[in-house]
Amino acid sequence: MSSTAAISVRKKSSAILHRHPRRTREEHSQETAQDYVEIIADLIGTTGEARVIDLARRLGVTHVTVARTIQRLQREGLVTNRPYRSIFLTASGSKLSKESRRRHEIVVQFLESLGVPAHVAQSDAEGIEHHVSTETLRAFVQHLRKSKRAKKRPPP
Amino acid sequence: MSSTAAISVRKKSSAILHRHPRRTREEHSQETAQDYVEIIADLIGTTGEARVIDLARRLGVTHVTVARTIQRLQREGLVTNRPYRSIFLTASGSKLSKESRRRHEIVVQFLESLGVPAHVAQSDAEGIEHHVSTETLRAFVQHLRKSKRAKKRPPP
DNA sequence: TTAAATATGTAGCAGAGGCTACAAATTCAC
DNA sequence: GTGAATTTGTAGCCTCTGCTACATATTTAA
Repeated sequence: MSSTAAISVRKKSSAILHRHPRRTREEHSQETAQDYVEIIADLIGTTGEARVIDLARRLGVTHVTVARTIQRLQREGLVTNRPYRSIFLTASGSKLSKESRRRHEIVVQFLESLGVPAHVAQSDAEGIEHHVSTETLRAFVQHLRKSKRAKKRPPP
Repeated sequence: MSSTAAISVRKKSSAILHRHPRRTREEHSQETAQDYVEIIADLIGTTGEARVIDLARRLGVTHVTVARTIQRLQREGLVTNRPYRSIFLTASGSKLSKESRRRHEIVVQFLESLGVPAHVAQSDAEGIEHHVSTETLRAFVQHLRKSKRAKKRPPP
């Protein structure tokens, strides 16, 4: 076959939508970090301390996985942990846990305000909270305020 | 120190909330699969074919990463791909792409209906769509219907 | 037609996050 | 205090998703 009468009409088509900034691995591990500090804060609040085994049970993974992740979080300055001792949050870890907690609560309440059953809202929020921008979070808060107002003062 | 007067009061504290079913690695790779088939369908629709390089540009990763992932998707029966040829969706890949597309559209429209700017809605939807259960998706659709009705017939 | 540009493939490395198996430390109960 | 149970650590394996460097195939343009 002649090369000019090629079958494939391979267009160049470089710049189309390009809508993905692509959440990279760093974003993934940042999500993990948030989950961890959130749970650690919760454990300290409810049981007095956070142990590797507790995290493992919460997360449904083995203690080995948790231990390795805790090492990483320690490298990143979010937690402190000495061998055979419990886990503590650093100042920045504590800050992150509070932010994550707030974000989580807002997402849960927002979903519930839409009529999503509580347990589903909880579980969906786990995943959603890491992908909600500040703009969207603000929109959630506004919607929450509106629906609370509507509840207090039913339409005449 | 005597062993009875222990300092640490290590409680047992096994079963607390346990709210994480924990999105495992499979879920992660399922998200990747959805992103890929969605983009492949879009590329085929807009440019006529899907090439590794196009996917790489869309995703902001190298062609090597894409090529390896395409191999996996081929193993999983979602796409077909021969060396130096373009990528096609199988029946199940096409089905998945349509479902993902629908889900994506709903999330975007829902966010926009809350007043989130279009580009933010697009970008947030990328992440959120993978974590929305069918219940929550249904709630989104209902809310959309309601807000569309409200727009057509403004309150007296 | 042939050379350059582009696209694809392959080899090999890294980090995150899974696992099992086994060793060692700590805590608990007697 | 001592032994059993529990917790933590270590070694070593896996997959997925990133990368660079380099080789090869295909397209494109002169």
